[in-house]
Amino acid sequence: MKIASWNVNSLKVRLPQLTQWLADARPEVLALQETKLEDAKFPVDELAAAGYRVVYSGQKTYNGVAILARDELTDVVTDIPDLDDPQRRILAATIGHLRVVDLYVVNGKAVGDEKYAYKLDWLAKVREFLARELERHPNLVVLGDFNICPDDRDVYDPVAWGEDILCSPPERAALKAITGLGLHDSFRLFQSDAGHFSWWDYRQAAFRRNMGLRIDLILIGEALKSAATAAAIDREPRRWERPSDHTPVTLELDI
DNA sequence: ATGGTTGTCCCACAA
Repeated sequence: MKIASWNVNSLKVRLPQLTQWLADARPEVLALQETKLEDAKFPVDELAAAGYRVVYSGQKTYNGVAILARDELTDVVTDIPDLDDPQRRILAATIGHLRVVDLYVVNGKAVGDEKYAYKLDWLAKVREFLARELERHPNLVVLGDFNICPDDRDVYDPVAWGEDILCSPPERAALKAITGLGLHDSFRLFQSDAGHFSWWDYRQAAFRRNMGLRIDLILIGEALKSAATAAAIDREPRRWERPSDHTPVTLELDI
């Protein structure tokens, strides 16, 4: 089965690209970020017509997460116990034997900004939530827009980027604390080269010049590691008309 | 350092 994550940067604008990609890639599960839609405006019928059930936690203008699946989604969580947060950034659901947690990690704006402090606090509390999820659900998948480059291979120009936002040591340490729970960056189980990216800035023809970052990740629990058979980044939708600045990332699981 | 682009919403703000 194929599992995927895609930051669509407005589902209202990107619905045609989404339905096209679903028809092409046919994932069993797809986690979306930055839907930017109130729940009342979520395109339930359009996605049902495409063959998908949906759960979502949205808000107007900013943030918003959703999970699409061919099978039933149960045990849905939209908030974590120790984080009283109006921003809609986390969504968990059980699909068959899998527990899926969709994350839209805080961007943080700049190192030292108040949004950066919020990011690090958010990540610490999410880590605690994931530790508890992993106890209850060994078959855990944590995927989404992490807004952190795991290491320098995931940055087009690591020297120029330095320790700026998305690459600062505290952010990378926060990600390491999460993977340290026993969650593997599935892409790196199959590909160790630098230069594979999931996001390119809209400006400066960054996609054409492959000036990107790999910030969209699919983490899997130890119990799922032997079931993983392939991981990829599908750059095709980034070439389409009116693309998101992110492109889908995928993982094949033999379960 | 600044600016470049896109999305949302009405004018900056977020990314």
